[in-house]
Amino acid sequence: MLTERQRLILNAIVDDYIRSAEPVGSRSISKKSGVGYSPATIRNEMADLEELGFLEQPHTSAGRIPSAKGYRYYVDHLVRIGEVDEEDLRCVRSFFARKMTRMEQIIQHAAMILASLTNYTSIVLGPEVFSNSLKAFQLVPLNDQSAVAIIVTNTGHVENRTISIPPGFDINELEKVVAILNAKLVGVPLHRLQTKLYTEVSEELNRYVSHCEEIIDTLAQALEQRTEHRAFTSGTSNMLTQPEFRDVNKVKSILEWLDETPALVRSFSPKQEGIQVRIGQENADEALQNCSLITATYVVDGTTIGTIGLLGPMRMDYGKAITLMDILSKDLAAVLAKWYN
Amino acid sequence: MLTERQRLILNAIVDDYIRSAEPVGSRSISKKSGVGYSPATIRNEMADLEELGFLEQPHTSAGRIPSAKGYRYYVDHLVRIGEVDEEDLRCVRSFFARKMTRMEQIIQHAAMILASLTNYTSIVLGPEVFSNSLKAFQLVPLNDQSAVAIIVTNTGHVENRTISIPPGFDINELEKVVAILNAKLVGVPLHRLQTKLYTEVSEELNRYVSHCEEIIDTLAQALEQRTEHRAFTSGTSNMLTQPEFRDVNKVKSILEWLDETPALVRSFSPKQEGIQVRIGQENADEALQNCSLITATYVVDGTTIGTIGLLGPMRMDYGKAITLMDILSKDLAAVLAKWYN
DNA sequence: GTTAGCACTCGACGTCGGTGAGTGCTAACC
DNA sequence: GGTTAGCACTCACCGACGTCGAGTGCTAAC
Repeated sequence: MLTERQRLILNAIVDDYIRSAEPVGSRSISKKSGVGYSPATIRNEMADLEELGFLEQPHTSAGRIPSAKGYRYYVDHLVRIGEVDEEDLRCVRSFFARKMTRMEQIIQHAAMILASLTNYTSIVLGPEVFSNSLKAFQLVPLNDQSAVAIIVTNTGHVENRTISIPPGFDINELEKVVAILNAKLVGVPLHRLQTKLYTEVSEELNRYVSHCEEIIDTLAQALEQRTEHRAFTSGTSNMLTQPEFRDVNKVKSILEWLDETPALVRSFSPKQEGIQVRIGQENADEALQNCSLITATYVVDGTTIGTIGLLGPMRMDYGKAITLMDILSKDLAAVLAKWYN
Repeated sequence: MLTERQRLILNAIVDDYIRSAEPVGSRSISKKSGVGYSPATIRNEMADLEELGFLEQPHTSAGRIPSAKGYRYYVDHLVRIGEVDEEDLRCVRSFFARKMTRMEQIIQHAAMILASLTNYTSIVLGPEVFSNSLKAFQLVPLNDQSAVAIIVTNTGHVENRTISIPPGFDINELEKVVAILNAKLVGVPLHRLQTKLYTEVSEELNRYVSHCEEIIDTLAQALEQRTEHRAFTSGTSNMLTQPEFRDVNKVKSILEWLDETPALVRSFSPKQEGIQVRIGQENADEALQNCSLITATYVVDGTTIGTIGLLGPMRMDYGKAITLMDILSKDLAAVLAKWYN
């Protein structure tokens, strides 16, 4: 619905504002190479764009800044994706060339790189293992009264819980328990473990092992405490370098939000595949009204298991951010796929 | 070396300044109950205290604020420890009454409570497992090419690595490998595992299993990547509520420091037992010159395995902070001791 | 449709005097 | 000799005021 010239001007304004963080005037747009119009013409178009809701004016005698709607249009239609800085690319590649032995570590480091290359704040949600299936189960006794229960999932994720052994339970029978549990439960999705424990495993176990009700109860209880999503953030302090957050009160609510894992998880959870950009008020969360959040999902063994996010001011370098996240999430998927096979 | 009256006045000034964050004048001290001197007398003493280096004056016509030396004296000689708010105590107790099944979780939550009760920033260094000994070893194959190696330590800590299985290695022999490793390595401290692998285990393994050099190499390599100290912070945003950090630039370096795990670990590492207070420049780290850091160690099974820290401005409520950390670290030790037995 | 010209707006910045909290010093008091 | 009242002095803070300049909207000419 915008004319070609309006798109050109909107694009120029957003680009300029992303760079400078200061209201853009008609003169500076006019001077740009590629724009062959005088300031007056630009002004007319800017007035129109403001009327249409794409631009805003902080006060009468200032230049224009993009509105949320303006950014949305920019992201949807104007932004150039795919142009990468050579240096950045080399940085990413050399990172993925390194050898790592823990999935969480890989993902965390990827997020750190993202934060340092973009100068925004990155957020990783730990792997969602809820829909994984059980690969192996182990019980390691620590002493007479407690043991460590270990669960390995099909994606190579390891969970552990310390449980207390019911008094009267013969510790030598643990092996039997483990064998039966493994026989019955391998391949079962984690979220069905509890039910299975009580239905199918219970009677089987009763046949061979005494005092087993208590241990089943204990295990079920330990499983109850589903691993809360762990969230890792990096580059939090980058938020403070943004001129729009020079005022402490503006950053405070954002940092509080970053501190608070549940809010973070909630905001991420309607996870759609691929890369998503939420601008300003599109974020449900009060604290993020002045921010933009870009999210990308990552995949192991065919299922989406987690999300990487990048948080910045609304005046974010969307082109660079989206491009980098695209590269990163694809490389990540490739590495994880190859690794897991 | 200070007279009783000087101590009284210094104490009053520090208390006042901790509360108000504003330079303290002679008049307000004089009005305090328990101080029976006129402003003029107080002024004389204040001038002396300043000459001795315990106080500072932001500018001529302002009141006095404590210097780092003043805080140090306050912490060493004046601060009242042990007075707890009933509400806080109830909060701590109710926390420890909850049932938890993961050690890390307990410690993290303890730190979160500390942060929310004090309104400062708390830092937890993940358990130092380097000196733990091996309790059990497991290998869980994920597919033909990779497996998860799991290590359980005597304190119930679980470590895991994904390793790739050398081509040509018979996957059915993994069990044998595990059995031999367990027979040979249980009880060995983690930091000696690598050496032991090559010396004692190697030849034994050679006798029963073919292609075992590669797997030993892989394992040794995985162990090489010693788990970096994980650090968890909570209450980061509390830093922003402190009036001394209303200026973004002042907080920035601190948040950067908090972001950067290695610096954090370094600063914590000369860990002495018990509670320690480092004020301002006593912190080696540049970023913390305007902060105070209180650290407390926690203990499982007789050995110190980690540290909890509390970071605030120099103008910190030392009494409350130290008291709470004392209670918390003791309760924590009690719970962990009972839990592990 | 485009552009030059011009009056107008309004935040940023520097200056300036008034205000008040707090000091140091001196001299009087107990 | 220690304590205190009195007083002149200092200096950050604050609101008022004027200047400056970037940027606008509008009009008229091209």
